[in-house]
Amino acid sequence: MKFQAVNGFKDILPDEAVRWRRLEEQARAVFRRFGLREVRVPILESTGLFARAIGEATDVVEKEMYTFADKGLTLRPEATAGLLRAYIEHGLHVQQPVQRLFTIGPMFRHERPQKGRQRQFHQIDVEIIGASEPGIDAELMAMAQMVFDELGLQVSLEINSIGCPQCRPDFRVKLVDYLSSRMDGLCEDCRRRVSTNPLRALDCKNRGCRSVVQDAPSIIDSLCRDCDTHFTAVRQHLDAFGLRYAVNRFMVRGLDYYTRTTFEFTTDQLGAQSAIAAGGRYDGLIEQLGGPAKMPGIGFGMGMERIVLLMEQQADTEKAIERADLFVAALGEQALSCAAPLVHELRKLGFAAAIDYSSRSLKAQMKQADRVKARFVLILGEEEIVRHEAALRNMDSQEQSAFPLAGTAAVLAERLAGLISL
RNA sequence: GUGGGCGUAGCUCAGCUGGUGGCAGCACCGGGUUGUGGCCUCGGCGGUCGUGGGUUCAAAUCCCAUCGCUCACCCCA
Repeated sequence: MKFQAVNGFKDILPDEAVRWRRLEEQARAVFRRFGLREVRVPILESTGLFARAIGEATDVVEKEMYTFADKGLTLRPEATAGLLRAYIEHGLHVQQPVQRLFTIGPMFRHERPQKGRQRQFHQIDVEIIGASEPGIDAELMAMAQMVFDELGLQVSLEINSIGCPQCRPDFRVKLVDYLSSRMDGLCEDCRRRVSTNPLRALDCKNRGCRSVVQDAPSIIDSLCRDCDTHFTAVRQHLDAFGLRYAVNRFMVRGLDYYTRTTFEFTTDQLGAQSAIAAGGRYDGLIEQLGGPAKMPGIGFGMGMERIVLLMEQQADTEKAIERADLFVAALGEQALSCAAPLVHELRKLGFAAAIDYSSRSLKAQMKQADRVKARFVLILGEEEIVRHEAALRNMDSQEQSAFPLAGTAAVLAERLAGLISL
């Protein structure tokens, strides 16, 4: 019986973990400049929270959640709901009128896995709660762009406004009217959508649907005065920040809670999965979840798997190298009993020191030293023990010098430290 | 949930129309260098050919089933 990882769940092995760490560190570095603070929330929440936040009728809630039915609990399919729950539960709005938060971690959705889509996937999730000004929207996008820029990734930004509860219903009626008159040009799915979720027809990939939709009424033309003003201001801010973007009036969102600004960072280099970060404003959501009335918010999620895939195939040529500072090649019992405590002392001093306890041939140990990319090797054999003098080899320059074995392990370590930290 | 492709060594893969599993590459171990890495060279370790059934004198190869992986649809980060 051989066990293997569950379908859609992936191991991230050391070589790849290096890339993941770089992504996280880069994001954290940028977030700090924008005043974001980290929160860590559970990955398990009440099923009702997600149903309420994401929307009962969405695909995510309807068929993609990992739910423990008997316990009424669900593994989070996205991060915003849980984060807002924590915000509300702990009354964070009292501490500070505007909260800028981020969290990093796994999400779970029971979909069929494919390139760039796993059942356990990871997101870097950002939320700015308590501010409705358009400058906030633009700043959030500028921040995401900065993360991509500093990772050396080429991405495109698309934005749209999907209105608010004031203006969207009117648009919806207009759109349904239009689509109903062009039913024969729509695919089977979209015909169904006309009654269930007409906005979704706007971003259908089907050819026929696309041409029908080209002439459909535009949400942007149907925005109410406030939404229109907001959207215009967002664009002005984006221009002021020097961000390149395109308005995509066909972009809609899969989760019900979005209002006004929505945006996506996309790439064409990931097969079918083009969105690597996406989000938008959700001005009614916090109140809907039992939080303070009229509390606005906006946020986005970055798909870490997808970004890591991009890092693999873009620019990212030079690998981060993890080098050992020193490898001690010990030959024989006596040498080992001298080498082991020495390595221990070096590690206490903060050095990455390695040792091979197997007492293999010097050649084999040198090979091992090379594999861990040791900068120095201390050769400690029987001869050296007798002479009280080991050999210290610089692996890059191939220079070798004598290292007197006088004193305790701690004393030797101090002296070695001086020699190898140059 | 639907459709396509693929399962041969730890990894990447040859193996055509059935006839004993590959001097295959990478990795790993060892020799050449009786105590000095990378490069080279020689050798070695390593496989229930995903699993079960069928056809056949003979199946990695053909047929059926099943499991797994993968890509795409749907949807989404």
